[in-house]
Amino acid sequence: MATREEILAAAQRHLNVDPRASMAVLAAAAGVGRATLHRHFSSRDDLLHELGARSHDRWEESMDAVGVDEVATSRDPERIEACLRELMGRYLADSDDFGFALTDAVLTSAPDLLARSDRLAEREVALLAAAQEVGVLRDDLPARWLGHAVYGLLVAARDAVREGDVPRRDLDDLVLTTFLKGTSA
Amino acid sequence: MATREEILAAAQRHLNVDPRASMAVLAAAAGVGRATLHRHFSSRDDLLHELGARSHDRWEESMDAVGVDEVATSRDPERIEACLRELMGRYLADSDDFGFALTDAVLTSAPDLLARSDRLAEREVALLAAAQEVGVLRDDLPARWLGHAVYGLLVAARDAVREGDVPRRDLDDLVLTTFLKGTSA
DNA sequence: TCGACTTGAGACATGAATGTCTCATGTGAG
DNA sequence: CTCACATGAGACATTCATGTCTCAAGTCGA
Repeated sequence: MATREEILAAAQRHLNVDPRASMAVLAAAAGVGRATLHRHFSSRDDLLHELGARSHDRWEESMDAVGVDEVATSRDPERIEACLRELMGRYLADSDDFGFALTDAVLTSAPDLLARSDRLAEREVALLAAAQEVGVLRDDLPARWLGHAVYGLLVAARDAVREGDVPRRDLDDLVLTTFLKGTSA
Repeated sequence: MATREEILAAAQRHLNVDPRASMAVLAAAAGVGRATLHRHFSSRDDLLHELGARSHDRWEESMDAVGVDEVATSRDPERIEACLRELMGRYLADSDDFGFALTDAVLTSAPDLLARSDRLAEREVALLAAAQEVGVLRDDLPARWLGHAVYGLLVAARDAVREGDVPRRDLDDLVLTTFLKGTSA
């Protein structure tokens, strides 16, 4: 009946609402028996790990899609800026699906996911650093800080929408302009 | 031996490192028997709740200290801007002690804490809105979004320091300039 | 139709954390 | 010194999620 993919999708959806849902709850959410859930994922960690891997897949796909590495070495200000903008939009789209992953403890403790996260962040930081070198971004801030700032704004965006303070459709512009231009008049 | 205050302080310190520490661990961290911990706090929720209340106290104290309400109604651009800057510095100092509270699930589910959080956020948003009205902050962004952005940057700051990407002493300037001026060159 | 396979329901054992309770010990006030 | 009191250690009972297992029912293909 329910394929592994459908189960994962249901779990993903549900975890975005209740990040601490038990296996029983996740099974119910997927319309599947608890035993069946365990047939697909030997443990809860296993399931979370799989979802974590997929969120990293999305992160990587987003960076690949905009050609982060190539653009970073292009030294073309316009391409770099366009790349940054597109990347942010993709991140926001990704966080619609994987918002829970932004702050989930399990995902930030698995060593392999951590290692991968580091590698991906490194690619992102390379783009940010390149943006600084060609004058797209201020170069008086550590590139790694810029990475953290992006992340922080994603968390802010997720929460703002969750709490109904901002409509989803406004998010892209809101986050981008806040990140790039700040909030000063 | 260990007073209630000392226990709370130890728990606070420890939860900043391991937000999911058990009562047994927290008791050990406070150098106190598990039974004694329970004599002070009937349940883990009780302890967390107390810490949550204190983090709200700090938030409130910070806003009181800079006179948020009075400044917000002053319509004096310079005072408002100075107030914003000072407030951000205080928030960062607060998050040194209560960083874990920024994202802890227990604290964001207790109804009374939530209600209080709403009230405090409202005062903060009033200041942000005032800043917009007198031309200190851009008025093309929802004031509530500005509040979320502040929060997101606090999370970013906490993580950046945790991961060693930014020295603590640089945080104040980093966060402030990122928030106000953004990252564009 | 038959048979191999999958599924959901549920029983079961386990482990972790919680909260309660008792008791021997140690300390401080009088 | 002595007594009242708080403490730490630890035994217990309970709860909850987990992971395993079995079994009856259903499905799909031969």
